[in-house]
Amino acid sequence: MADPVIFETLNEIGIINQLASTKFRNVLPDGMEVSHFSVLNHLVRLGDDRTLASIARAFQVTKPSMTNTIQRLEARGLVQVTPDPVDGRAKRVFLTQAGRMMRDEAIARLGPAIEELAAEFSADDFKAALPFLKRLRAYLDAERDRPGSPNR
Amino acid sequence: MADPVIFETLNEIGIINQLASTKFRNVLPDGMEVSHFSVLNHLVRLGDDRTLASIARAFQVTKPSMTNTIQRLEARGLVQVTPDPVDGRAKRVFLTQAGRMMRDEAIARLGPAIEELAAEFSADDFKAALPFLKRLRAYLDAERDRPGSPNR
DNA sequence: ATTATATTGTTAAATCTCTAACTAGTTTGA
DNA sequence: TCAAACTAGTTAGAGATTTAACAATATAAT
Repeated sequence: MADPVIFETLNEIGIINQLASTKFRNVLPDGMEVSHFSVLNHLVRLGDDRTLASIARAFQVTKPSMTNTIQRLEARGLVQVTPDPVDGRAKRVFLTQAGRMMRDEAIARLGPAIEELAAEFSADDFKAALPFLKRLRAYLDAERDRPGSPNR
Repeated sequence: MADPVIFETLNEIGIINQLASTKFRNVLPDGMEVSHFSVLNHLVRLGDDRTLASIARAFQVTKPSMTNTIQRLEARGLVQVTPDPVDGRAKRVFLTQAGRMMRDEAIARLGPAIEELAAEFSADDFKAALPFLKRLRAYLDAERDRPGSPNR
């Protein structure tokens, strides 16, 4: 009999993700998705002028998925996409001023929910949990590149 | 500035969920989804003869979502749905023999992947992580029932 | 009893993510 | 140099999940 602890852990993780995403999205501006915010935040923190594929890799989603996300962000004027001057296949993704503002607004709106969380859990609780989660993530990520790894 | 540890943790959880789900699904029989397996497993472990709404609550998904899942399972002959004899609104969900077999087969197929995980991580690693995850899940779950809680 | 409120389950529309398949450039290597 | 193999990005199709809105039944309250 396989360890039920593993199932249980993955199950909890799945539900947490579901609940947190829903809660998150309900707080975000307009029809903004968690994935949209994540990309904006990523570009602010690590710098923009990145290719779609590199962003997809960073979030470990498929390229078609990131194509979708970027197209939505572009349609809202939150990012700007230009051809890569060096690599004819690639595109470069830049933040617009509106994109930066939207990211700031999203963070401001997230504030209260984070406060509540911080009131209920200490930063140490999260810090204590992180190493295991990172290790698990890294393992699954490495695993992924083994068999018929598809369209990334 | 809000604790980035919180963001980081939720981010890791999101990616783990994504990678684990995809890996999971690739191993499951046919076009079986993780959510389908979860419901079958739930019914085997806790007993069938349950209403759709109660199953939806157990997994913390919306009713329409569970309607979809149950309809797919029923279309494959893995569960059987009958009207509730007492409550005219409700339906009762039962496992079929095929459903039980499918659940067993899924678990068998999951085996190797779980083995690998168990080789890389000890059961104690998971046991150590669980309390925090459960607490977090419970908190988010309780939070959910506060504002404009919709269609559950 | 009757009315108001809550619960069960479904349909519809929107969006996400995935896999499969394809186009177009780039690198590698014989 | 040139073909093979790889990488960037898109399109198309399928299924999941959410919110909104409803129909039908049950429960509570007056």
